[in-house]
Amino acid sequence: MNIVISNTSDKPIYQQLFEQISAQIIKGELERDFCLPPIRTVAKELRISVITVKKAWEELERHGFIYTMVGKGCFVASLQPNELGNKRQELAIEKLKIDIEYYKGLGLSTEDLLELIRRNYD
Amino acid sequence: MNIVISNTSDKPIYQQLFEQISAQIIKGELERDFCLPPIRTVAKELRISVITVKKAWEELERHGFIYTMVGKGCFVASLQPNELGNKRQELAIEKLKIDIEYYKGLGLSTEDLLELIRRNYD
Amino acid sequence: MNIVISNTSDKPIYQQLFEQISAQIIKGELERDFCLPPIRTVAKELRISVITVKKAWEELERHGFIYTMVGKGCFVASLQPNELGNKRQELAIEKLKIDIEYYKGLGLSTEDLLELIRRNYD
Amino acid sequence: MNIVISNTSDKPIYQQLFEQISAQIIKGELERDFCLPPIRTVAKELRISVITVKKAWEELERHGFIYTMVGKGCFVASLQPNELGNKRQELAIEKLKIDIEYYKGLGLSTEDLLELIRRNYD
DNA sequence: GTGGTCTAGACCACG
DNA sequence: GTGGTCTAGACCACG
Repeated sequence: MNIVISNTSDKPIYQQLFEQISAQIIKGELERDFCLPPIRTVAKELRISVITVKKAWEELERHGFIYTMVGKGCFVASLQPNELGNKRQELAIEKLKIDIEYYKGLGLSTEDLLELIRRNYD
Repeated sequence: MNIVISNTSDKPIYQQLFEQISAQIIKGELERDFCLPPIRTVAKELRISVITVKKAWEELERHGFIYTMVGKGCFVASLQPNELGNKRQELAIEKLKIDIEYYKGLGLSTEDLLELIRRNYD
Repeated sequence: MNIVISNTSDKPIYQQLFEQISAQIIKGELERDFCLPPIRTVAKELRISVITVKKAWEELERHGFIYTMVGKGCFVASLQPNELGNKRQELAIEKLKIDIEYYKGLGLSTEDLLELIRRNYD
Repeated sequence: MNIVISNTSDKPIYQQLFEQISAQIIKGELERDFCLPPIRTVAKELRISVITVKKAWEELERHGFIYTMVGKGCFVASLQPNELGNKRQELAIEKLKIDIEYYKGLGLSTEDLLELIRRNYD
């Protein structure tokens, strides 16, 4: 589990945590039933508050990425490979719908947008 | 000049103003040297705070979309057609760089992303 | 808006808040677009923490009972009468499914259960 | 004696133990004076802590379902058939009183509630 | 030792 | 003045 927190970003810390961990689960870098470190340990290592970690964990659980066993810890959910793919698309499309509105609003056609992405994906 | 404000959106109102007006300028719907209505009028019509309108106008001026003549009002900048195209790309790319980071983080390849956009652009 | 908090109950405070307010909305005691008091005011009056109130409000928003306008306050959602009925059933059934498992486990038949309820509903 | 433990349920494990064993006694599936297996055996088989089993056993004894003979083990209490029926009602009513408060709070009438149960009892 | 809940503060963006 | 986020503590149930 590899987390990098940016304090200068305008993205809330709990959101950064959620995005990075969910991405690692989706990419299979965290195996099913892997036990996440205790929230207090994560908090201490990242030098953030326990409550911030808790908030991210709650969001992960609500999206079905992890499950909690009180007194034991939090674990990566047992998702089938195709479920992982679905989660990936779900998250991507959720954001895409909002983003596309913006680009459309600027007057970009589908082709304009596709071309810009090709040139900026690196 | 046509503005629609959503109070329930999580996008700040001044940001909504900025995006809609800059888009109209870029698309040529607002002609160069067009005199924007007084901020107090805009505020009253949209039932929002003058401070909010002022903030949006400042943002527009900072991006070179409008210029202020003290005591006379705010006017659409005199941009050449190619400059308008540049602005459009500038704004699009500015956001695109951030967005692409997210989709990359999810593990989407360029092709995955292009395909998703084709299917969701409507 | 009428809230009574029990500190001795084993039900979390935020859960008590959620149940009481959602019930009042479902029963039409709080009209649509009614502006809830600021969370800090609620916290002070009930002598509980702002964060506890916040947690209840988040749960209410997630269930579609209220919507937030940052900087303005939180408002009762505009639900149609039939939507209110649906919410009521939703919440009831959600709990009923768990409760019935328990009574079944004890060996009570449907009729046993119905009879017990008739005798204990008051 | 047949026990199934769910680690992901939000119901405490000792509570699950208590409910399942008391239900089996009430339904006559465990005969009077039947000797329960040693708590260490139960703990090992269910892969849970001895402390947890002990807690469930204490709860069973407090409710009069089992009795302990120090050094010999724990035994199913000698309950008359009518006493078993009473225990069943006792447990059911204890929970029912709390549950009914919730459904009442939602604005459900007795008839609404009875109807919902008929439709959801399976 | 683990997560669950709660407190009493703080600073911020937005309006 | 409003909600959004965050902190550094505390006590609790469960195991």
